[in-house]
Amino acid sequence: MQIGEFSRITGIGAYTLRYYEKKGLIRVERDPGGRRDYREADVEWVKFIKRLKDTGMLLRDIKYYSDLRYAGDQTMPERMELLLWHRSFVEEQQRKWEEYRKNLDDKIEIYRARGVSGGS
Amino acid sequence: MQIGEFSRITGIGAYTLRYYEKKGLIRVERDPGGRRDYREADVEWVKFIKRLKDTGMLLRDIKYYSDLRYAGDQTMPERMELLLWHRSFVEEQQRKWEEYRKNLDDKIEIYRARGVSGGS
DNA sequence: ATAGATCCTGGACTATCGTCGAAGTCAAGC
DNA sequence: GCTTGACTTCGACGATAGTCCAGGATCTAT
Repeated sequence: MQIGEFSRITGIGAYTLRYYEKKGLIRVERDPGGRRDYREADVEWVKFIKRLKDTGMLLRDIKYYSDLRYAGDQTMPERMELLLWHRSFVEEQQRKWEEYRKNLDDKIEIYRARGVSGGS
Repeated sequence: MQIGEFSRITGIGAYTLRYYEKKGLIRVERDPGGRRDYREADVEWVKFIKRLKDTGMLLRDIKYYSDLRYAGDQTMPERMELLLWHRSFVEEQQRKWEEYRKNLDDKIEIYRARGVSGGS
């Protein structure tokens, strides 16, 4: 499939897709006319990239995972390790947000105690 | 207190503190020699800024809150509203991270089911 | 064969958030 | 008085992650 359709399906702009390829995150074959020819399997892959990005992973780190993935099955232990490391990062973020929510609630409570209502 | 001490106390670099002032996030008086003279109360304020930043608020939005704060007590309802809005944002983030953690666990489980151990 | 849509590459531009350097100022200690 | 160190301003530079444009190629439908 071409970049336009792929972009619509994944929700990632064509400019960005080309940028990701340039950065080495995605590898795409070309059709005889020289155009990018995305596979069905690439959809899941870029959606995974999107999630990694959404959780604050830098493109350079995603590229590291990507390189392992394209290197084949024998890199699975390393990928697993990276995922475990990332999970601990995610848990760390969850703790951070939870603490922040509490902090914010305290602040809101202070306003409320002063009689501030907050409705516009 | 001067910028050096203030920087050490808050853990924010002097370059960054000047940048925040330039952006209008912090307002600081000058001593007779023209140097920044931070007050004790500014410590809590920049720590709050730090937390807003840590939770993904853009400097421009922090400036909006800052402007309200410097405008005086009558802006408390607006600040309250902003905090409530931000809390819902934080809750949204918490849902996102939770969902992502699950997703990651599924992925890890797939590796595990394939016998990949993940230890280096 | 030609129009119109879609795609190609390379490089320029943008936004956000700093980070730093140059040249000059100011206060304290010797 | 002079050195030292911390400070001042302003503007340049850098990383990260896109976003876009020009000029040309290619595909599809008529």
